[in-house]
Amino acid sequence: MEATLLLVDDEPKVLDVMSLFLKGEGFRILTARTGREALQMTEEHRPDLVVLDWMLPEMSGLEVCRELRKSYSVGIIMVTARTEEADKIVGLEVGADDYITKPFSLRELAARIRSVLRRVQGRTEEPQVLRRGDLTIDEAKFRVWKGDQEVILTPTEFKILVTLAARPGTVYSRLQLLEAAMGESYWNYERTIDTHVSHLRKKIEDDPSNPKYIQTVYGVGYRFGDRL
Amino acid sequence: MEATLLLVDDEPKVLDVMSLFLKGEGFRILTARTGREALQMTEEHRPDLVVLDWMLPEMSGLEVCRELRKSYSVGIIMVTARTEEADKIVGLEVGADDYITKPFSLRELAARIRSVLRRVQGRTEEPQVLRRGDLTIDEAKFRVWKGDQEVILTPTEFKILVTLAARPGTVYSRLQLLEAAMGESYWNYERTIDTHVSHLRKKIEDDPSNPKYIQTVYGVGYRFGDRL
DNA sequence: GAGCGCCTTCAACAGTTTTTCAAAACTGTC
DNA sequence: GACAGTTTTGAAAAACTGTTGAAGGCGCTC
Repeated sequence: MEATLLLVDDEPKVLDVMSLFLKGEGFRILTARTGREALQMTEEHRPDLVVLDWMLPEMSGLEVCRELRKSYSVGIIMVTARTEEADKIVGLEVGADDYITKPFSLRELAARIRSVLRRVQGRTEEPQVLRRGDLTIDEAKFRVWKGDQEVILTPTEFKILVTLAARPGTVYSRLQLLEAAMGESYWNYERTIDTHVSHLRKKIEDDPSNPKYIQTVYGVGYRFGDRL
Repeated sequence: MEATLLLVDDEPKVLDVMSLFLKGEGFRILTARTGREALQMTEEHRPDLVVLDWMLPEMSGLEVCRELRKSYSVGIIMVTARTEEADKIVGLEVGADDYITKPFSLRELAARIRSVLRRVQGRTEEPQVLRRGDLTIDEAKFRVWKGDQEVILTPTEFKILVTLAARPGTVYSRLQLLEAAMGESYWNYERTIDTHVSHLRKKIEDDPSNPKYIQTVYGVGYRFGDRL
């Protein structure tokens, strides 16, 4: 659920600073230095949102914006140094989703990016309550009950459980579970999952050595039992 | 169920562009160029929401906003030219429902208008007094009692409390709470929330180190206890 | 308009909880 | 039985939270 951003600016230094910060905020980052490159990158990688400098060599940000709007439903944030009224009006007509004027703080940029992404992506599906056997898993409340007894899970345990319980019977590899639990930028030892599963079983299974909820598929991964 | 908007700006061109677009989005549109005119139009036509430029001749947007708040329960979106002014507005308890900085996109404006309308229209229906355990929270009066003892909260503390108490059990991330407390364009340090929560707990919890109202969910955020 | 006080932000630090990792013990498969 | 994959354990590392105090902004009062 990590969003991909395309940053477009002709100054390498600006790109560097923005990339670094936004990566730290959990976004996947692409960069381009010219309008042409921006269009090409958009075609190839389909980012969720483009941060577009107004002043670009060759093709102005304005033109790039128009082009993007023609062919893609990507979010666009224009970065501009000018504040004159004329620009505002033109800007309004071009169809960017938001504007930000230099100088701006990186935090503000991140905030606006999130705000536009929310709007562009529309509402995410509502979290629900899963019932599996005598387990109740409430995604919105981040809570789990076994019968009427609440079970306290750590964030990672919770995510693994939700992932598995969402599709009983489906086998997930350790890599898939790692991704589900940590996001895609995991760099971890796959076997860490084993440890989490072990802890989970202790908390939710009647008999952890003979699990009915989280079952091992030898040589493949884990699955949530579908006969409870 | 078409909503009526009153657009207030001293520049005819801006009014034109906005009117055109917003009509296309299905709103009924009124316009005014001065604060005085805005107040008069409001009195006569009772719009659902006013989009108010900060910089107006004669009477500033700020004053107009205060006047509107005195007599009407209309939604208000302030339009400001600079981020510094936006800061001010947040700091000030002006009473606008949202604010947007120039240059902005028409899409964003429309999105915010809808969002404010949703909120404003709910304003009359929703019960305004929340009772949770021995807490009484009066949203309309901005006051909170613990038992029959009034608790004095700051504006930010109050908004955080209301957000959490509105849905006991639901977990909110720090980002969501920031948003709820400061509006959509916040760009602050997430952990500022921790400080507010710490202050809140000192004021409303019997035992702040073992909170029953505002509970922390490790790695996720905070929630309002649902077993009081 | 200077001084005061309240509110908010933010960095630093300590204390806590969670996650990772490696080793050893164990189990399943052929 | 040999081999490969899995479970458990405990300790170190990392991540997260609570709290404090300082700094800055703003309104209010005198």
